Amino acid sequence: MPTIKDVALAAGCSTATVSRALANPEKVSEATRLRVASAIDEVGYAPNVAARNLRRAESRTIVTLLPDISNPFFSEIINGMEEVAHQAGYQVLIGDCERDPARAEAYFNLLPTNQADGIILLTADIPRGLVRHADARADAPLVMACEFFSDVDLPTVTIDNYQATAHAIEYLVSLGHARIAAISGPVDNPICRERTRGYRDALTAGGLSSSAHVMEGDFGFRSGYQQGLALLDGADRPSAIFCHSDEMAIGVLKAARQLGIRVPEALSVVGFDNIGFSEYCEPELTTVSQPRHEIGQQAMHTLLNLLAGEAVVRRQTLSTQLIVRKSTGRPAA
Amino acid sequence: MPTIKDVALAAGCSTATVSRALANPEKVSEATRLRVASAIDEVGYAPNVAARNLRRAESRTIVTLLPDISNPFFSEIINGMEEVAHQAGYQVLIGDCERDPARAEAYFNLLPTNQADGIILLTADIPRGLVRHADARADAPLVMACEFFSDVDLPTVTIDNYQATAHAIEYLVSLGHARIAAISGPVDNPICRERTRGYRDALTAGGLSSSAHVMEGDFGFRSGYQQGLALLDGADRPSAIFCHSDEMAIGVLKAARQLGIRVPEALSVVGFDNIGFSEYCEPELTTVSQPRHEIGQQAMHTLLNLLAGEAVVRRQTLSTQLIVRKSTGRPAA
DNA sequence: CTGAAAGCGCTTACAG
DNA sequence: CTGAAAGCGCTTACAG
Repeated sequence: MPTIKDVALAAGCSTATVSRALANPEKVSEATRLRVASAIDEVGYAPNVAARNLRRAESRTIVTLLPDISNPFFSEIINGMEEVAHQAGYQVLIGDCERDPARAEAYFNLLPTNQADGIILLTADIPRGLVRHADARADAPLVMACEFFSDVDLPTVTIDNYQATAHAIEYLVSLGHARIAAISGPVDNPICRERTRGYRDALTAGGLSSSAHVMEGDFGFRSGYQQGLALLDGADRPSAIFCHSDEMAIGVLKAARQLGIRVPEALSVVGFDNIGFSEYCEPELTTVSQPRHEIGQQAMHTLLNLLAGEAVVRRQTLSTQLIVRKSTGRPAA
Repeated sequence: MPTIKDVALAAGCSTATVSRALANPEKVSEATRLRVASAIDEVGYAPNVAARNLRRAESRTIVTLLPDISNPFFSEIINGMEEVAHQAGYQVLIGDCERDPARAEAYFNLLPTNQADGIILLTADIPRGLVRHADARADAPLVMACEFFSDVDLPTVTIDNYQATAHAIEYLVSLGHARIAAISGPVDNPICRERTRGYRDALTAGGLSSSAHVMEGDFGFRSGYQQGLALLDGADRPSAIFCHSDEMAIGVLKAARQLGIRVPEALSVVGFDNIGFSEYCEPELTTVSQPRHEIGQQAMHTLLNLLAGEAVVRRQTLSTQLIVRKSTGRPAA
């Protein structure tokens, strides 16, 4: 591979000048710039980024940690992050943690080894010690998106989970539902707690506090299906179920079908996230939409600003939207 | 950050010895190894990987290029790749190309700039010039998985698309279907051509060649829905539709529902890929399952072997399975 | 088994 | 506007 030396030779200048022509073209004369450009073409030069990174003590790589890459919820967030990152000359490394602390640790280890300049966490399911330790070093910024820690204070980009949930529940109450159950994500997850608070408060506000009934799931299809069966198989079943993810809501739809319970006639179901599939299930799902692309963009902007030493808003709250489709309606008389 | 010099100082040896203790512990005495180990702990040393990579002229990074990260089909393949890569000390950079040649080019550019050691392509939708150029340089290996090029000969890990499709069609024929349509992915995609060949040949073998009817989709929900409507809205509609992806099959399910056509009573639908969702749609989808995890593992193994200068099998064909669920049945009498 | 030294390919004060 | 030189943090023949 040709190096910067070859270019300097071909252009009849020093390597310093070639380097400047590339990084600070305004510091180089027009004529030199042109000679360097054609020399680069001539020898087929591409800068060795490892060498540049070593010299500049940066990697231009941002890691984003996900709980599960197979969840389509994250793809649009990643697109938003990449858009901003690429534009700033950074690349993003996607780290799938799969609830495995060893995996998370391996990704955090990219920081001290100079392979990553910062991390965006899309999950709170990370060993707290890792986060605290990395945060304390303070030479590599950490940003949280979608989720948050209750006990570590990182710059965060989220929606208002409390409000979004309360709004969905109010909608169900307004339809006339009096028995509204919920299937939560992991109950120790802070966003699930927020949602459950919103759920309870909205029920109370509607005079329905005694109907509160929360089951725990894990955001996946299967847990929605299983908890749906449990919820619907009993004697006095709910007339509506609010789920913390679309996948779980779709699992509930399957459970209802299996038990011969018609949606929305005999059961209303609300999901969360508005994944692509929510428009193609039967019936189409009413769900809470998060501005995923924007969450990704903002999170990356925040991280890059931190890297640039600029001040950032520590809590950004983006707005959600309740998308009413066909899985909700008035309860049977 | 402490460097190898700090460790050498603390251990009372040279940096060369520290380096060896890390990379080739067997070349260092027990006592030294121990002193180095505790010195590393003491000073909190983590090697600067950019420096190491520069020196070794490698990046220990493999890029994988996808057509669309939001398609859950790829996640299990990625898991397989990461498993093998991490074990060998490599990391995987996921490149979402989104049918944008500029994106693909940016990822290919990681090769000459020493940011990646090789690329695994999970899509054939890449400007041919890029691939040819990268392949010609021959210092960074390219491996193809799932798809393949008809005109560039890369080591490839695939299934037998012809056979898998023929088998699915034979199954529909054996059920008694005489009008079997298909919704293909992009028709210029080699795997879609293979599948269409398998489809036609199986129809011919069943004495049904005149029923062949192929519509073009793009693998996504929406195109399946639209082509499904087109196929089902006419006078003499098919009694079965074979789709090149589960998402399109699920789109067809929606189209049928909308037209009041019952599945499987009045229409049989077969998908391809066995994504998680195929078990949660209504009805559960009959589909062709690919060994996704294994495809990912094999593709990465192949690439790492190439990197190590070892000989590799240039075409690996893994087996598929027709998973019969509830979206297929005998046609109405 | 160990160390001195060169060098990987860049960038960047410094001097002119 | 340009160049000589130092140095980023490693690794690895080479010599002992």
